[in-house]
Amino acid sequence: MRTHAGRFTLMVETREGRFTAIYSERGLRGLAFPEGKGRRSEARVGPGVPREVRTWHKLTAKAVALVLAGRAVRAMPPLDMGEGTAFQQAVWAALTRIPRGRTATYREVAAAIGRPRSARAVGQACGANPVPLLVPCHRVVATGGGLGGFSGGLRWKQMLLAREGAGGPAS
DNA sequence: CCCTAGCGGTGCT
DNA sequence: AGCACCGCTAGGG
Repeated sequence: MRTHAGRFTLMVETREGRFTAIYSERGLRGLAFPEGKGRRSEARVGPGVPREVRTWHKLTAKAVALVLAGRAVRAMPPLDMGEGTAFQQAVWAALTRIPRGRTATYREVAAAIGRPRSARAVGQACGANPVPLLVPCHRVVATGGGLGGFSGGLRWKQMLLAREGAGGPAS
């Protein structure tokens, strides 16, 4: 079978910077935080992009804006997270069940997927989450009031939690 | 605050 | 099979 027949990279402009969204033919496959200062100007949605992907991208852009504003996300694009292991899939699915404005500890997420001693592995799986923000790994914190880690940088995690009103450890 | 030991999943050799 | 990573936790200075 053909490997990844289609792959499209589109940008999401926000006041906080430019996010990068990657799509397969099945849906949103990755979302990357803004990198260093605005480098080259980026691919805009051009004629090579299927209508379906454009539709998904609109949903992505809207969802990103809402999460950054700490507001409820109404609609999500389909997610293509099929690359993960069974354990990772279980963790990512559990993340989507953490309500906005609330947090769960790594330990609680581990328990929720039936692996109560795998808190550390949960952290690793969170770090491997290809679609941060929309799959809210920022809502997972350490036992005992610590923030835990965040692949996109702890500043982001802190900001996201503050904006959605989660009584963050340090807030 | 620090340090240490124990833990489980993943990826590389 | 072994081993060295890790967004962790619990316990003890």
